[in-house]
Amino acid sequence: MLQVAVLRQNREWVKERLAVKQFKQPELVDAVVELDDKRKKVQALYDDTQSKVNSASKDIGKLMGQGKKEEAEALKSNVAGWNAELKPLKEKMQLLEKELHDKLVQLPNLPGPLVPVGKTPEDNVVVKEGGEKPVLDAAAQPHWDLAKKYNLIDFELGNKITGSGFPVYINKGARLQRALVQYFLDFNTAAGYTEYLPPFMVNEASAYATGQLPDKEGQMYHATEDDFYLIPTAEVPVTNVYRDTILKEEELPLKMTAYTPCFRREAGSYGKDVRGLNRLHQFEKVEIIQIANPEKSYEILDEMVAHVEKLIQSLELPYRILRLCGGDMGFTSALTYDFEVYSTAQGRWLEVSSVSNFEGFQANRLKCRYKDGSGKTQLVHTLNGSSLALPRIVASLLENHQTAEGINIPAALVPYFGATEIK
RNA sequence: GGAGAGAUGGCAGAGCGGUCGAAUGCGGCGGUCUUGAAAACCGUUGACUGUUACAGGUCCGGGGGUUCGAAUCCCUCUCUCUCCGCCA
Repeated sequence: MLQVAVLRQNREWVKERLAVKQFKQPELVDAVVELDDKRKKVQALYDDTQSKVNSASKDIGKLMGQGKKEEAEALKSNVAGWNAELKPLKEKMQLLEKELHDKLVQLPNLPGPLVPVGKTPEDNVVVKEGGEKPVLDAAAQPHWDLAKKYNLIDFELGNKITGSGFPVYINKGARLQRALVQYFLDFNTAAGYTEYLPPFMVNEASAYATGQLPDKEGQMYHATEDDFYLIPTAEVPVTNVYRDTILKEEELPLKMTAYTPCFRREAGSYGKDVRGLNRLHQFEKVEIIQIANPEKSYEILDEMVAHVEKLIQSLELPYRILRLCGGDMGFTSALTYDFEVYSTAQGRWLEVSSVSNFEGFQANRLKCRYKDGSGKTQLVHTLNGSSLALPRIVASLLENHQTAEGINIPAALVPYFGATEIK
């Protein structure tokens, strides 16, 4: 959520920035500021009247103590009058606040200066390409066939147990999942991230604080009996560790990592996008999260991008890094880099990580602040990224490292997987 | 699932319906003392809103009510803890 003060200071600039994000309702910015003006006026009047009530009430107390009943009674009738005025003022104030809030939450985060202008994924900028695309022979297979051939993943079994998008990993396939999770976590903790194992369901307050509610209500599974949401990413529970917190400047940056399964309803997806491991309702992911001093957050974003890149390189996969254009970015992000690995047999790029700086947008809802050098309380910046999401990594590993004899396991993973290949 | 207790400042923990944003202790910060540190002593130490700055307003789990006045009384919701039952 953006800060009203920011809108107030730079209305036109805010609208320009929102336009980069392809936001179509710049009038909301004006509406918010105007509602805030109104709110302030009503509030001032309310506070004034309340002040009179407060001091009169104190006087009544004193008069009663002195036994001056008639004077006290006179004051009481004054207060009754003021109280009658307060009631509609309060209602008006609450109405204005609600209206303001409803509009404010519709405004996406402002894109940073590096964000390319554009509408669709085609407008994203490839900032780097690395690794080597293997040349596969004609008999090479897509990962869903390889998964079947080596009995790694059973999609149909998942259909029976739960439904589509809930694959069952078996034998070496299950082992590979475990190896990847363990490897990723070790890689992250070695870089100074503190490991967490958070709840996989969160309450409404947490989902709201990181921006899943109300924006993406339909994307999460909702356990209505207890009003819990299954997490769509570890970002939700882990970022909420620091909800309603005022940190000391020297505590920053806070670096956290967590493995969790992720649950996404993915309503409306279909076709080749959901084939095999491309898009699932439940998948494994290791996430990295940082809470940072605003002055350092872009440095940190670069650091996180470099970190994820090293991890992908260690898996010996062809990859590229994209800087997302305004139209393709997430609602809460100020700058996002996507990592894609190449799915050679499918001939397409698959997103495996998305590293973003949210600046103060999440922190504002989280109420996560820090005290700066001068003792002022300010919003922190939050950042996160996948490090990494498993299914598409697995898809790419299987496809790119396949040979006629089997599937080669990259050296970095061998100690975790316990073998150099899958046969 | 059954029975009971509770929710107050970073933590612990007081708080007759008015003088309570809230005692006290711990912690934090500043200082005195000290070669330095510890101890001791002195001072200071919540958030939000608002104003050029003062002032003012709000917040004692959430919401509602009684009252001139509520942390204190009533209703309600949520959560936590203890005991019993069940159970990985």
